[in-house]
Amino acid sequence: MTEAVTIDDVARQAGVSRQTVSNVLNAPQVVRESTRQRVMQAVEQLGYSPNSSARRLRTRRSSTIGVRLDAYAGGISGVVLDRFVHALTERAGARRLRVLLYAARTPEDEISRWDELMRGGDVDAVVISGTFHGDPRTGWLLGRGLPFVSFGRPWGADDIDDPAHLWVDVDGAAGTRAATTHALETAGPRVAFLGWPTGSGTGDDRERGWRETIGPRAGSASAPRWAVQEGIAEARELVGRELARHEIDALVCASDSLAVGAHLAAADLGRPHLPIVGFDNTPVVEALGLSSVEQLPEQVAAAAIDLITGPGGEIEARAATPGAAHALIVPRLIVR
Amino acid sequence: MTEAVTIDDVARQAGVSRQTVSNVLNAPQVVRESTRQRVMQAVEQLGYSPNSSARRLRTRRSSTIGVRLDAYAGGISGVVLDRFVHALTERAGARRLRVLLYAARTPEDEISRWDELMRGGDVDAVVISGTFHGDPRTGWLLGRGLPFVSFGRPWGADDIDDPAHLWVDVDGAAGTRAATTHALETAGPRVAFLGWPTGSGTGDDRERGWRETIGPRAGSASAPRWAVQEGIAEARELVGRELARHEIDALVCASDSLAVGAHLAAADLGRPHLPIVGFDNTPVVEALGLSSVEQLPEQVAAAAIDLITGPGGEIEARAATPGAAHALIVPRLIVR
DNA sequence: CGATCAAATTTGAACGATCAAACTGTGGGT
DNA sequence: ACCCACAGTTTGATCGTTCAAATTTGATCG
Repeated sequence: MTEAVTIDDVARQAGVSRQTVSNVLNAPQVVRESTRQRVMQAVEQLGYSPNSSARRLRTRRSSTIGVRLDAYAGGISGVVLDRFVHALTERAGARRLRVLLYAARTPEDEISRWDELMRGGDVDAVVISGTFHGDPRTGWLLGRGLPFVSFGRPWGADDIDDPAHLWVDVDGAAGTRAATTHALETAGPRVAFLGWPTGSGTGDDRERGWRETIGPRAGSASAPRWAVQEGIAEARELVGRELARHEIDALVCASDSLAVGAHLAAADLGRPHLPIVGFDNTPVVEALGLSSVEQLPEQVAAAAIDLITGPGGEIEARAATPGAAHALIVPRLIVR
Repeated sequence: MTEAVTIDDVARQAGVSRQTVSNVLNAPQVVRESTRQRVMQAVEQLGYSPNSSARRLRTRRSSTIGVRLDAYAGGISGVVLDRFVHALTERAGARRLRVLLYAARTPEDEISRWDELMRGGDVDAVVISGTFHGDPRTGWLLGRGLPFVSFGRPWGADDIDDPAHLWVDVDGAAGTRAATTHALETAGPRVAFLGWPTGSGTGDDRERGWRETIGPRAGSASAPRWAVQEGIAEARELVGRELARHEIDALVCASDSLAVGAHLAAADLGRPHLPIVGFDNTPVVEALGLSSVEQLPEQVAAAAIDLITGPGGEIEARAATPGAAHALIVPRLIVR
């Protein structure tokens, strides 16, 4: 529709050569200030914008990050990932990087998607999330040399300190530590915990924060730990049963879903004001007036982009500088 | 890292020319079956995958759709958009299209983002959502000839039947019609409506479905209509006040947020079983056991892709076939 | 004034694919 | 035997940019 403006058009207009125009845009320090201005003026005048396919073909880099959009899990927790992706997009834009989405249903599916994207030169790096024990993905990525950063610590076999494995994560233990401390100070000594069955890295991490805080002060009998697979309904049922048996002062939860279920159970039993702290700070707990631990996905995204781009702001297929291979974001407790 | 396999490598291996390999992949019908097989074998053997930058440079199309990831609005309704984007990505992948994200905070911001993406040859089309009265975006897109499809009817000035403006939407009135009918049949004649202030296209549409169904049967006095800006907390407060004054049998809401607020208010007043129907079918209402109207974002996404790709499966800068310029998806009532 | 060297700019080639046109070979009709 | 039509294949040019090397410009110095 619109006539294409090429670098040659700009060059002609400014009375210089192709390469000089290119230099003005990519390496301004090598051109004389006066020519730079003349070229920039021509760029503005013609509304020139480089054709990125041509640039990518020549430079052999796409300046694009692949992000998997997880299948809709049906849980409240999806909101965190959405905020993360959004923040990632904004942050990437500031670095002149693009974000390309892809869909995959299984790890194997995701790997074959990477294979296409990588060989087609569509992405320079990918962001992965939800790594688990025995995850085949990290091995593939390391083996093929596709740079990546994972949202979530590598709980699996490979070394958590491996400088080739970049990761960012939220310090779950610090979050529940803050939540538990606050509950102890404002509600009473009997602060219970509602989490998931042992075995999930994230869940264990969050439980640890509670245990470390509660441990020194009270015996475990008065501060029970409950676990449920997931889901508001299940949590509501379990907490309803347990509240009838145990007397507690407050409850710290591993997720907002659990917190909502617990709140409903408490309300059922005529205790709508039982202090309950969630994790993720989703709109629902905000509306219910529950406290929650805010993950700060924006900071996580910023850290991810910082890790994956080298000092020059470009994505490099390199092992990161030792000691700078990961970032652990301390979440913030929102008190309501 | 990995050595690049080009079309020439495949050609040499199969003992044919570049172009024949290209034809095997892009126009198999012009190649003899025996050569096709030989070439395919070489492709498999070498693990060839076309360099998409080169292809895009030559063909002058990116086979990419731009999607704006809205700033996290903090509402439950975001879930629908997320499911839509996810479905869009899956569907696009099946058509060998890619989905590129971009972030923008204002319409003007979004326009300048399009300008870059379009001139850089990064996208062939964009998907927009949330069009409003006096929206400057559609005009820009039509003027610049960037193909697009909007999720949401054009409520603004331009003709809703304009074949150049492709759109997909959910038939909100049909949704509330189903919800109201169900409530009338199972609960009683006094079915109230909780929506937003008049003026938002979506809200008015959903209200219309209720009004059309309720109208013929009952006087408006016994079936009040309430409105609140948005938000669980506000809805809870308003419904709490109104329920004390009006006796109703059921409540149809314009969104799940409103439904949750209403449910909490009803529970506060000792009526936790007041039938309430939401809109969006988010996990929260599922957990609360409320009925809701399911938007079927997957169908909406499929329709969007179908509209934006011509009969050949390619994105064309053309006015759509008259009569096929939009799709209205009928949502489904989930009864709980 | 010519030599020297760095800074600034230009030129030719290349990235990997597809398009358009030219070229083969094969079979049929007269 | 000739020409023609046509399916199947190859050749040369091209998309718009950046890299690498070559070239020009300009200042400095003996």
